[in-house]
Amino acid sequence: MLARELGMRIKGLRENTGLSQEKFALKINMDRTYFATVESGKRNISLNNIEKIANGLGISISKLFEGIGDLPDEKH
Amino acid sequence: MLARELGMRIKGLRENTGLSQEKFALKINMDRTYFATVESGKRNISLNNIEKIANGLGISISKLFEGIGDLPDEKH
DNA sequence: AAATAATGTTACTTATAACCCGTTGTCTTA
DNA sequence: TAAGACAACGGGTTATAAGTAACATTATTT
Repeated sequence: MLARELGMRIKGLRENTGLSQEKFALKINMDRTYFATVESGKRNISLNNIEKIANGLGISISKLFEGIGDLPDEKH
Repeated sequence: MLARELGMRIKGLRENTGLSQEKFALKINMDRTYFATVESGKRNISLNNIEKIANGLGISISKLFEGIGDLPDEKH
C-alpha cells in the first residue's frame, strides 16, 4: 500500500532530523497523534498535509515520493 | 497555491495523452466534474486520487510533482 | 448558424480526513 | 523502581475531501 510506503519514508527522513514525532509535529504545526498515524501508513493524507511534511523535512514533494510506488524501470 | 500548480501540470500532461477530460476521467474511474475541478486547482486532493491520476498518466507521483512547489535550488 | 463535443462552475450530500483527548507499553537512565 | 521521553492505539468530534447532478459556457464540426 502506498500510504504505508510513504509513512515509512517519512519516518526514516524524520528520524534523520533527530526530532521525535512530537517535536516534528509541533514544528510543522500538526497534531502529534495524527502525524503518528501518517507515519504508520494509516492515512489517506491530502496535498496540504503532504506539503507541510515535505516542508518540515526540507525537501520537495517530488523528492519525498522518490522511489515510492513507481514502476520498476522508472527514470530519476 | 500548490493545488493550482498541480492542476496545471496535470492538465498539460493529460493534454499530451490526447484524451479529453471526460475520456481520461473515465479511464481512471473518476467523475469528470471532479477531475475538472482538480485540473482547475480547486481541490485539496488526497493521496489515493493523486495516485490514480499519476497511474493514468503513466508516471510516478514523484515525476508528477517534479518542478512543483520546490525550492529555487532544488536538485533533480 | 445549428449541432455536437469538450470544458467550466455551482451547489449539494456523504464519506472520511483532520484533529484532539486520554491511555498504554516500551525503553532509557537516574 | 521511579521518572521521563517516546511511540502506538482507541474513540470521539469537527472540518472538509470526494463524489454527483444540473446547468452554463466555449470550442469544433457540419
